[in-house]
Amino acid sequence: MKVPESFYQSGDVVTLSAQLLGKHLFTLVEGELTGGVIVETEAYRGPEDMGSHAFNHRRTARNETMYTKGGVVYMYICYGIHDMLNIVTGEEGESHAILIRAIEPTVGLDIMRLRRGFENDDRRLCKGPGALAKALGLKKIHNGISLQSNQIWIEDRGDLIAPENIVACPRIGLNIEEPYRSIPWRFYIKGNKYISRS
DNA sequence: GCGACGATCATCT
DNA sequence: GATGATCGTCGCG
Repeated sequence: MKVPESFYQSGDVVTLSAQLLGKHLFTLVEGELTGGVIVETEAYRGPEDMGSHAFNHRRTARNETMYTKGGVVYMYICYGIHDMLNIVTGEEGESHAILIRAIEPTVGLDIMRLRRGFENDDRRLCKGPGALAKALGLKKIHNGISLQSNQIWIEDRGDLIAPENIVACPRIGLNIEEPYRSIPWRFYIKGNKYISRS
């Protein structure tokens, strides 16, 4: 059921970003199972991508995990507040990663409502990378964990998304120069109600 | 439903 | 010392 390690290590990070749509992401944190369908992703293609933490072969304590083999989790903190979930792809020594921006929650809704602090708006539960990580109980301490572990993993349940239902557009929130400012490396499922924005 | 804005701190210069 | 791969709230109408 788990997507095998080989999936994350073969193929281009941009292609893999689109292929993650429709797959199921789960976490088991503090004994609580939560998860849902991946509906929005962004590709970060180090080292040539100006939007990537690994741009120009930058390698620091923070982004060290980006250089490990594909199939592990890269977590970092943004704006001092929000934990971000990324999937490392490629071979050892490469530095590609996929930001998970939104999931459609399907499992552990009560726990996610509790973690998020409200219970009357499920559409917002996992809407945006910071919100999603919080709902899933993910923090920076999960940096470097394998997707073959029992804390976080991805399953392919055969829900293929037709190409015409995948939207590719520029990534969100990057204050960088062209062409990377506008390159269409954000992917989401057309018409889905759980994406961070249209 | 939407735009503006402040929160808040790890990380890098 | 400056800067975010963001979010929730507020004011509007």
